[in-house]
This record gives sequence, C-alpha cells and structure tokens, in this order.
Amino acid sequence: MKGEKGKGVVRRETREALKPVDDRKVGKRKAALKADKSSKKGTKKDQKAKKDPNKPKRPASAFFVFLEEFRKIYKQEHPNVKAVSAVGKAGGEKWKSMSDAEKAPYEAKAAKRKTDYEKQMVAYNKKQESTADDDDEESDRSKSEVNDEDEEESGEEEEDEDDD
DNA sequence: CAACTGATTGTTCCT
DNA sequence: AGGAACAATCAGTTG
Repeated sequence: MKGEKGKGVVRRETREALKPVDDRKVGKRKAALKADKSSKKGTKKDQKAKKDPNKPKRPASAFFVFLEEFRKIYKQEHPNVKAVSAVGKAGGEKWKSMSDAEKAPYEAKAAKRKTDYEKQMVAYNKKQESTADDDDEESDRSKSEVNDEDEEESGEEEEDEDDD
C-alpha cells in the first residue's frame, strides 16, 4: 500500500509540479542512479545508458552536515526507530530551532564541501572533455580553467575551535 | 534482485 | 531570476 504511486518514474512531476513550494512533500525523484553496491557491474545491462560514475555528487548543505551528526545521536536515543523520515522531521525541527551561531560550524563545513565540489567538478570536466556530446563543447562554466595538476592541496584543514 | 519510497532543508543546475 | 532536482539515510516494499 505504500508504493503504488506508479505515475511517471521519478520526474519532477512527483514534486506536485506547480504549486507553491509551501507544501513540503517535495515528492520523490532521484534514485535511478545507483547501479553499484551489490555488484560493480552486476547485470551490466545498462552499458549504453551508463550515467556518470565520476560525476561528483552535490555538496551536502549545512543542514545535511548537521543531519549526519544528528542521525547518529538520534539513533542512540532511538535505536528502534528506523524510519528515515523520523530523523528527517526531528532534524528539521531542531535545525530551525538552532541559531545562526549553532549553524555556523555546519555552514562552515558545508562551505568547505562546496569548495571541494568545485574541484571535483573540474576534474570531472577534464574526464568529460572527451565526451563532447553537444555540438559545442565550450559550454558555459566549462571556461573555469584551473591549473592542470599542480596545486595539490595537501591538507587544508583549518578548524580553529580553541577557546570555548 | 534491484530500484524506489519516505522526510528534512539547502544548494546547485538548468531554462 | 526562478523553478526543478538532487544531496544522505536505511529499512521496508514493490515490480
């Protein structure tokens, strides 16, 4: 009884499409892009429709960073609860309850992830440079040129939380 | 067996 | 400039 949605696959239609973004229920999308886990190649049936295994995933927002930690704690207090929605709701509620100061550390981490994501995108672009589907490989943000392979950020972990 | 679902908000991407 | 889609999670459920 739960999954009889049928409907389109997971397109934006699921998002209720039009309609103020007030009603949460973003709907459901995504999902059709795993293909790994159990068997690397597994059935290897989608060789043609292969997606971008190298495509970097979007950087987790401050909320997600907070959720990652929140989830861990939530499980400790609710080891029986296995509903992802439960943590989501609880986390969302708490998140709104937090002040900017509390979110600051999470935002900072999220910001770092974003920077990393940009780098990953560049590397990904280089890989895709061969696969120019569109007529013009010179897309828009493709111009973002970066040193080929020189600047190797050794480790820029700048976490300064001393006094407390 | 594998893909999809729920639920949260934020960020990123495309039009 | 705004809307649409996806980011983690995890077990359950459907095809």
